[in-house]
Amino acid sequence: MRDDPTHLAEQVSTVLRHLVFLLRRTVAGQPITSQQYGVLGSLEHGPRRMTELAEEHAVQLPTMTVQINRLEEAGLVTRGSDPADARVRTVELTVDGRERLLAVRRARIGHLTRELAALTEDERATLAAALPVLAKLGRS
Amino acid sequence: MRDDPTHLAEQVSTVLRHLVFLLRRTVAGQPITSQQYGVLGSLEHGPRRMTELAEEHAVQLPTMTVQINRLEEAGLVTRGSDPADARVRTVELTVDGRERLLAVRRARIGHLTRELAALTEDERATLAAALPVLAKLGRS
DNA sequence: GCGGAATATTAGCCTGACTAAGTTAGTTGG
DNA sequence: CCAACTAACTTAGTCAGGCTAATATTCCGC
Repeated sequence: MRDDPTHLAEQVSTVLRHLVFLLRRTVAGQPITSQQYGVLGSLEHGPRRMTELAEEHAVQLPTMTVQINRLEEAGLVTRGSDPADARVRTVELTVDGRERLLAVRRARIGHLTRELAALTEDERATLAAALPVLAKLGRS
Repeated sequence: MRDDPTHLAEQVSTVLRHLVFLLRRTVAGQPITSQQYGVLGSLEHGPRRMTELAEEHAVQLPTMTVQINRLEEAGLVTRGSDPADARVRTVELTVDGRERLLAVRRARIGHLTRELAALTEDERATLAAALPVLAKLGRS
């Protein structure tokens, strides 16, 4: 019964709750919220339109509007317009925004890196093997 | 470099963000929020005091007060008093609360179970092996 | 060129987190 | 023994971040 789905589900559920917890604390005290960080990440490779951002973050458009408003006030992004379609607003990283994104990424990755470095090589290998499986969950 | 902590950290970070996402959606549409579910779970084995609950959920006391207020209004918990110390308020599951807890647990576990059942046996084994490692993260 | 579809924004509401301040009850020291 | 301190909660006020409904603007097909 070691691979019994129900039993496994209880364990996964417990571990995930623990990790959610961890993730929330990881970003505490940083200059932007985790949502804002996520949005900045979406802008890394060029301007995006509002609907794209909303879909990518599985959020309604009004919610994204508010997020972008805040990022714009903070000077991290700028709004533009699509020359081909005046209905479309584009959003783009400012120089400050790109710097902030990289700084936060370094901090976040650094945090996790330290925790992972404390594991044994075997444990890291086990973890690495499980990542594709975890990523698969929820795609159903 | 397959077990390079920095590289692994980036992947873990990405997968965790995905899973957080999944978790939030999993509970959507259920009769109580995931926070409320967590609190009910803490009460499963008997009455607890407010400070205990707040600490256990890493939340300030006022936040817990509000949560308990809602649960009490919903008839899922009752407040009592510690006969030995009149400053202390205790919180306890009602019969309804216990039923709700079990119902939600069944629903949540069921959801995950279905997703896990869709995996191969090998994938489940890989996942099971990684759980202890994941649980270890964040304990540092 | 008009009506319907697409794109955003604004407004209003909810949850859940926080801090600051207030209340009530125990504890301790002069 | 009572004044001051500490502990346990609650209340009030603020903020982020999510939602839906309503509104403006622009595009497109006929």
